[in-house]
Amino acid sequence: MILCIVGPTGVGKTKLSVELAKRYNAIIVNADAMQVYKGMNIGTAKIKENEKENIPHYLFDICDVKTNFTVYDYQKEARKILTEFKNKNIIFVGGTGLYLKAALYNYVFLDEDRNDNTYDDLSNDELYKLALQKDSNMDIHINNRKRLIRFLNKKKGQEEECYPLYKALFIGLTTNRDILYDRINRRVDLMFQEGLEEEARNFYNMNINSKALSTAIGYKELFKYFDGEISLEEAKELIKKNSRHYAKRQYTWFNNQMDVSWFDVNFDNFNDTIMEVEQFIDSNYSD
RNA sequence: GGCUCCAUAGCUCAGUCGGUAGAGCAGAGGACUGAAAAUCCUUGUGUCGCUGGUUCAAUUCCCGCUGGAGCCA
Repeated sequence: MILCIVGPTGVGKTKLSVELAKRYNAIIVNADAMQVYKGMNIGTAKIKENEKENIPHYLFDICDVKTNFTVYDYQKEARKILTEFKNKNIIFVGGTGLYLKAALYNYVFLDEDRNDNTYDDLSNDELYKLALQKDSNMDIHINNRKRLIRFLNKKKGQEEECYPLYKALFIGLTTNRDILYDRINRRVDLMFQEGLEEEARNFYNMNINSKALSTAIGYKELFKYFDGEISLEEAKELIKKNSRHYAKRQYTWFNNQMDVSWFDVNFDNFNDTIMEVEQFIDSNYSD
């Protein structure tokens, strides 16, 4: 069986994954875009060695921060694991919905589409017109430059209807917005206590400014602080705010792109939540 | 004690030469096929501090009150 534990940051996905893996003798596979990078630990809230409880964990720490790891790479790696462990129980955990969809649905990425023309000399307006010439049904917004460029780089225009290749159960953990935001804010403070600033400064001192570090929440803001653009306090507030925004976008994705069964987390008694989820899983695999 | 200024959306503030208001941020909703912790779109009714007066009409002008800031003593 394949389980996917999804939801916004800070609801306890990692904890649930370990409990379920023990119960179902499963392996755990990362579905988080930033936890694939080595050394980005505190800021990504990556599971610690001593929390893994001897459960095999895959796709964590698989590449260097300098690498440009993309959905395409994730799809390949995840499919390898799905093939290799097709007779085992697999639990995906993570908040990157697109990665899960790329792994489990018929998303098609072609090598020939990869040569990136950056279209630096064209304005948004010109890009938009070009895209419309390529396909008049194109509905990317004119301001979404990144996506217009990607669209223009595609050799083939048509995309197939999207359907699942694997039978997977999507389990979403949630809680009300106020509680979630409060947990996110507190968790950021905790990250600083655990040494987030040092972790980020190490990368900064090594002069690494990769895609991963310049997009990951918790690092990009601290880099601004190291550059003297903002104060430490401002960086901290920015990290909290960006995490809240991110959580909101995750809800939008999981609510609208996938068939997720949601469970309200009982933070005072997490065992209740575990039991509830287990009952749900058992009822889905009773046949 | 005297004088001046401020009081408008959760926050910071515009504004109305009198016809009951609008930005940024926060918040909310949405899109998503090679940067996805990314990128992008949509979304602003609030006793205009309180009380009274002038007026057809006051958040806007006037009296007073309350709270805050400053200057002079």
